[in-house]
Amino acid sequence: MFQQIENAVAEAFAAAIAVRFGIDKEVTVEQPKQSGFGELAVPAAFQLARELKQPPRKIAEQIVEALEPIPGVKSFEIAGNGYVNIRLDRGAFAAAVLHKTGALDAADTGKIIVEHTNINPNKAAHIGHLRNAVLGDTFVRMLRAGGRHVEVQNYIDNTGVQVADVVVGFHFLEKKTPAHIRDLIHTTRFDYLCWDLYARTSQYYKDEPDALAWRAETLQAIEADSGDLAEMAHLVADAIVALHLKTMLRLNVEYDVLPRESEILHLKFWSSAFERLKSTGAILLETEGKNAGCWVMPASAFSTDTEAEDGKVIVRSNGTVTYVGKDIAYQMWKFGLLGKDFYYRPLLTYPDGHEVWVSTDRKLDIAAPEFGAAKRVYNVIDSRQSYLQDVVVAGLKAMGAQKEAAQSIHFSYEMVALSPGCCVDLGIELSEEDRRRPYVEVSGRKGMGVKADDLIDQLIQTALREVESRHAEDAPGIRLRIATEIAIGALRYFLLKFTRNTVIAFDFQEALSFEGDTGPYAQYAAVRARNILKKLTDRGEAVPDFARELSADGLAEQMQSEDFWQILVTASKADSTIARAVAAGEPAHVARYAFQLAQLFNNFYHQYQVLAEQDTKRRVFLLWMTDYFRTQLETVLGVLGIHVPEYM
RNA sequence: GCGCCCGUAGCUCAGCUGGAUAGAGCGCUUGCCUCCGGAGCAAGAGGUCGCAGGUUCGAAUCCUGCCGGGCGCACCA
Repeated sequence: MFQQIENAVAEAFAAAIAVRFGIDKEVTVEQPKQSGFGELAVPAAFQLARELKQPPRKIAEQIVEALEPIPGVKSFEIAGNGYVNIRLDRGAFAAAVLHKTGALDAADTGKIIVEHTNINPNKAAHIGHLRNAVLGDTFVRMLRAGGRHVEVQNYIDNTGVQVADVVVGFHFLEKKTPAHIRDLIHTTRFDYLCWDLYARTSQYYKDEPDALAWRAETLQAIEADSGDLAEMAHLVADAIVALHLKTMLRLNVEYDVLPRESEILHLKFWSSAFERLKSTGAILLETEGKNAGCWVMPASAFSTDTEAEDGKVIVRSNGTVTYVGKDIAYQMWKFGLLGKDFYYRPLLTYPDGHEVWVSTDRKLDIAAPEFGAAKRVYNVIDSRQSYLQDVVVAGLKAMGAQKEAAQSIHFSYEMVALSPGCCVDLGIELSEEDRRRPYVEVSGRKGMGVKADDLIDQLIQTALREVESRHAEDAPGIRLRIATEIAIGALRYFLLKFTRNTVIAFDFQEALSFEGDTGPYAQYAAVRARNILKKLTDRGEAVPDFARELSADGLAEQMQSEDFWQILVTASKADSTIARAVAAGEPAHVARYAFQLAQLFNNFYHQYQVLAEQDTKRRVFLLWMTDYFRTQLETVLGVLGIHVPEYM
C-alpha cells in the first residue's frame, strides 16, 4: 500500500522540479528518522543546491510552490536546512488500506532462474549448505511475491571428484559391491555413513598419496559410464540427492528442476559451447609457457588487473574440460544460448503437489515443462567462488553475449564457520593456530561441521520441551508438529537475519534461542493476533465485516492516535520493504521487517485489550488493526518460508 | 605479492546505497501475570562507528594511506 504513495510522491516532485528548474532528476524518497517529521521526506533540495548554486532551503520552498496536490498527501513542510517532510492524510490512507485500493502492478520482466543449493551428492548436508538453500529459497519467494516468474534450479554434480572419492572409499577401502551399497541405502543413515567415509578416504589420500590413482580410475569409469565403479557412483549420488531433497523439504525448500552434470557430459553440452568459445576467440590455444597445449581464457577478459596474471585454463592439455568450462556451457543453456536442451523426467512430487524434474539423456514419452532460456539468472554461490563466477561471466561477454553477461548475477554470500565454542560442543580438537582464530572453517574433507539434520533435530527437541511444558495436555503428534514449525522458523530466521556478506560464526546457543530477535518471536506475535480473533469466534461472535462497519470518519478519528497511525503505516510497508529487499538482493531486510512488525504488534497487544474494549466502534477498529497486522505478518513470514503454528 | 570482503555498545549484528539526536537482540539492573498477555511488555546503564587525512552544506556510509581479521588467486570441483 505504502509503495503507491511513495511512487506518487517521487513522480510529483520530479515533475515540480522539471517545471520549476527545467531539470530532469530522479527523486529519492526517504523515511524520516523521527516519526514526528511525518511519513516521508524528500531531500531533493540538497541534491539540487550545488547545481543551482542556491541555498537548499530556498530551493525547497520553490519546489513546494510548484507541487501539484498529491492524492493522499495532506501537507508538505520544509524542515531543517531544506528537507521537505510529508504528512499523509491519515483517514484517507487508512481507508485505502481497508479497501485495498491500488493493486500492485506486477511487472513481468520475463523468466528468472535462481540456482541454489548445489550440494555435492556425496555426503550429508551441513549448516553451510543450509545458508545457501535458505537464502536462495527466500529470494525466490521474494521475487514471486513481486509477481515475477521464477524457475528454481538445483545443479547436481554427480560425476565429480567428491562423488568419486566416496566410491573409492566403498570400493577400494571397504571392498563393497553395488549390491552392498543398495543394501546400505535402505538399512542405514546413508548420507551420514558417506560423511564419515568421505572423511576417511580424504585422510587415506593424505597418508598414502599413491591412492590418488584410485580416484583417477574411478573418475574415468564414471565418465565412460560403465562397470561397477560407475554403477556405484550412480547409486551413491541418486541416494544422496534424494536425502538432500528430504532435508531441504524439512526447511520448506522445493525445486523445479535438477540439471545434472552427467547429462551435460552425455548430451555433449560442452562441445557446442567449445565451438562458440573458439570461433569467437573467447579462448585461445596456448603454444608455449606452462599452459602450453591448453585452451585458455586470457586474464584480461575477467580481471582489470595488470597482465601479470595467467589466464584461466578452460580445456586441459589432455583435451578434457575443466569445471569452469562446463559451468560456461551450463550458463549458456540457462539463457537459451546453447542450442541444446536436456531431456527430463519427473523425480518426485512434493506433499503440496508440486513436481520436481530431473535431467536425463534419453528422450522420454513424457511432456515436460520448458526449462532454461531465462532473461536473468541468479547463481547463489558463496563468495569464495566469485573468481570463478567472474570467469563464467567473462566467457559470455567474450563470445558476444553482452546482454546475458549483464543479467548473470552472482548472488554471493559469506560462509558459515564454526565458533570456537561450537567446536568444543562438537568435540572437535583445534590446533593451536585455529584456537586463536575468531572462527574455524567447516571442512567436509575432515568431516568437520554441523550436519543439517542433526541441527534440525536438536532444534525440534528444544522446541518440543517448551511446547510440552506449556501444553502438557495436548496430543503428542500435534505438539511435535508445532515444535517442528517453531524449530524451522528459528532456523530459517537465524540464517536470514545476517546480511549476505557477514560471516556467520555458528553458535548453538544463538541458533537454539527462541527469544528476542528470532523466528519464534515473530511467529508468536502472529499466533497472538490469531488468538484474539479465535477467542472472538469461540465466544460465538463473528469477525466483523470491517469494510462495511468502519466508516471513513471513524477511521480518521482513530488515526488521530499517534500509536495507531504508526502501527498502520509500518504494517502497510510490507510490499515496499520486499521490493526494496529484492532490489538490494538482501533477504535480511525482509527478516528485519518481520521482526519490527512483530515487535510493534506485541506492543499493541500489551497496551490495548481488544476483546475487553467497551466502546463498540473502537472495538471493531481494534479488531481490524489486529486482523490487518495478522495478514501482513503472515504474508511476510510466508516470504521468509516460515509457517505460523496454530498455537505456541 | 595481487584481488574481494569485514572492523559500529561487554557479546552478536542492523544502519534503507551521502542526510536530521547512530539502532536492535543477547547479557546486566529494575518493575509488570484480575489476562485476548510472560517464547511477552515497560524502564535504565552501555558509543572516539579500527586509526589518520581528504571530498562537501552534511560522512559510520564516498576517496587515499596505514593497522587488524577473513577469503580467494590450480591443467580441483
